[in-house]
Amino acid sequence: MKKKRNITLKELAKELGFSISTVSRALNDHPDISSETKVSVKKLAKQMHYAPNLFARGFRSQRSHILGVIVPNIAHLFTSTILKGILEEAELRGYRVIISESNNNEAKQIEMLNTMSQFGVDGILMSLTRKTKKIDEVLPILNRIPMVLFDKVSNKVPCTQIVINEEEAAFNAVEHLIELGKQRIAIIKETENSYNSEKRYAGYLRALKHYGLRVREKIILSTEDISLSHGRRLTNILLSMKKRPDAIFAITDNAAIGAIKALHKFKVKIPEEIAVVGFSNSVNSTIIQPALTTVDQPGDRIGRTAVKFLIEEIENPKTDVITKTVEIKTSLIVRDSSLMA
Amino acid sequence: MKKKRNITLKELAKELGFSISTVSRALNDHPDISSETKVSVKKLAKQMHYAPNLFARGFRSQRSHILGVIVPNIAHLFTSTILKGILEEAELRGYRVIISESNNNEAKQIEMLNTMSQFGVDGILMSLTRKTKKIDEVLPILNRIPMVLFDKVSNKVPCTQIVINEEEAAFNAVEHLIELGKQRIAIIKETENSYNSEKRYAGYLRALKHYGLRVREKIILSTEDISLSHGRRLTNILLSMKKRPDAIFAITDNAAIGAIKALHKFKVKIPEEIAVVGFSNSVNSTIIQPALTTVDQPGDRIGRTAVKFLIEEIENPKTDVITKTVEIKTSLIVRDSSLMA
DNA sequence: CTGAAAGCGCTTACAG
DNA sequence: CTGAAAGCGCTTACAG
Repeated sequence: MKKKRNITLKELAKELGFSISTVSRALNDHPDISSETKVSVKKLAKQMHYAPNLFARGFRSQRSHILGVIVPNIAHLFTSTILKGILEEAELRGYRVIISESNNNEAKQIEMLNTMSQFGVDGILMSLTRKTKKIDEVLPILNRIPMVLFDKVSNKVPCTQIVINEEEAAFNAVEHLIELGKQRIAIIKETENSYNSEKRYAGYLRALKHYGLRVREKIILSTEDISLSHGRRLTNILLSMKKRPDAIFAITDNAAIGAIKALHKFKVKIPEEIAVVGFSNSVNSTIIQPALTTVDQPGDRIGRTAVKFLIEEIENPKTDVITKTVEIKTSLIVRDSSLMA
Repeated sequence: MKKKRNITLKELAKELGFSISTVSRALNDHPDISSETKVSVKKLAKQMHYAPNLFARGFRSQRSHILGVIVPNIAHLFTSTILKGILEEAELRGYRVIISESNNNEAKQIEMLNTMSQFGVDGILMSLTRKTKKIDEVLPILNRIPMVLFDKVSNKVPCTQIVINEEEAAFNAVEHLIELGKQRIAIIKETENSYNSEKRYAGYLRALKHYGLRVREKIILSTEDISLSHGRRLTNILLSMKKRPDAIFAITDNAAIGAIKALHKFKVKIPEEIAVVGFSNSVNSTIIQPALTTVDQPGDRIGRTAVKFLIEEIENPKTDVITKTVEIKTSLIVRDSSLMA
């Protein structure tokens, strides 16, 4: 009973007394075919539950209509929200999506890239591993398959890149704190030079400069792993200083939540004594007390935009290499952690 | 420069002076081929960066080595954790994974099922939409393609089902509250008869019965949408009662967190006056104050197990219909919301 | 308006 | 041990 074979064009043709060619053309609405023929062919096709073998079609036409997606870790709400956008947009345009994880492992990333290419995907959407050094191994793939990077990108890879307006978002967040009257604004960022961390830091610096505030090296803290526990740890350091900051801008929500937990412990009033701003608008940011002011990153729009640009490239191949960077707008969500009465 | 064609068997054969057949067999380690030939063929293949066209291979062998996955909503941490398990296990076994969403829409679910089948996936992994009534439309697919259900399942679909030990997990959670000395234990569950809600409710009832506690209809509350806000709403109702419950078992973490927020508002001491237990071990459960006691569901194990059973069925097709239910063990994580000194 | 035939890249039963 | 040939299901240039 299992694996009952699907109906093929051949069977339809036999049943109808037409040739395979005619049946194929009728189903594809080829202008040469008479409308009577089309009607009768389509009727029988429906009746017999004919469904074209997409594998054969893809094989024949050298177009799989599959997009390959590679992300560091799928089990992240932000990542899966991007994937949701990718799935929706791809489906709308008649593409299917194969997803795989690099697990933040660069060798695995290259391997997946090769498998995808070998498999015959029409294009690749990728978010890079945390540290992607060996760009040279990515480049040869680019010659064969259109690629678009999103979220974790690198301008060393010459292709379209979809990101959020990291720098501007950080500027706005810090500006918000300044408008609140805060003067000594600490930042918690990443040690390594990730694209995202760098940009957010740049936005922080620009805001201070723009409003004429001094840059105080002592309250610029970095950590390898920008997590809740490290957010807490660094905040403890800030609290032990003779002159405490009056606000903390953490470049991720998790670190900001760690900061809030540390502030709770020392009974520091939020936001009166120290205000806190995060980045991501994760679910957690609404659970923590006080609710966290943060930057909302529209994951689904990132995904949809990436798909749009990729399909554009697939369907209108250019011979020239185009490197454009598309910035998706974010918005600051002000909540109790920075809301002064 | 784009779309440089891949090397084919034909080109390898021409280069080597062998026939295509021989080259194919040499690369696949066919026993008939001399080892010298194999060595030289493989060497050239490597040198020329030959990669088999998986599309052609799949087409020819009628095996795509692709698994189709259909979930209601990918942008859910629990779902994406299951997907992570699926991806890892599938990759380990040489399968690729196509993911799509049903958006909790039954018509879409059928459509995706048909697309997957048409596309030629070797098997399907599915988590059902919230209300799946038209099982008859799912059944014909089962005749053509092996399928395994996970998480949101239905015993009306005759195939392997991977679930967690819902009933037992709920029993353990309630038992834990009883051991704490709680006597009036409220439950917040779903109105509609979802598989998960029913089982958890059954476990709740069994625990009460086992320990000789009365079942009090008034503190058994249901809601259509088992969310944070409804958890809060129902808890307000519980607090307005003349005789309040001394514990709340919410069948999801979100509802439990809503309960905690309502308790905070009315300054009810947790867990002394009212203890709270949730279900899922979501990230939020550690962010809320007090940290929430909850049931940990190992998503990745669910995913891995589902893949194992599916591939087993693909590779050893049975003519008989086998409906087995596999229960993945969960564990109760006790935290401050039910921790009495 | 319709059909016969080639071919996408591979595997495999058949022949030697 | 190796090769010529068929065929998976489809599309499409060529011919009529």
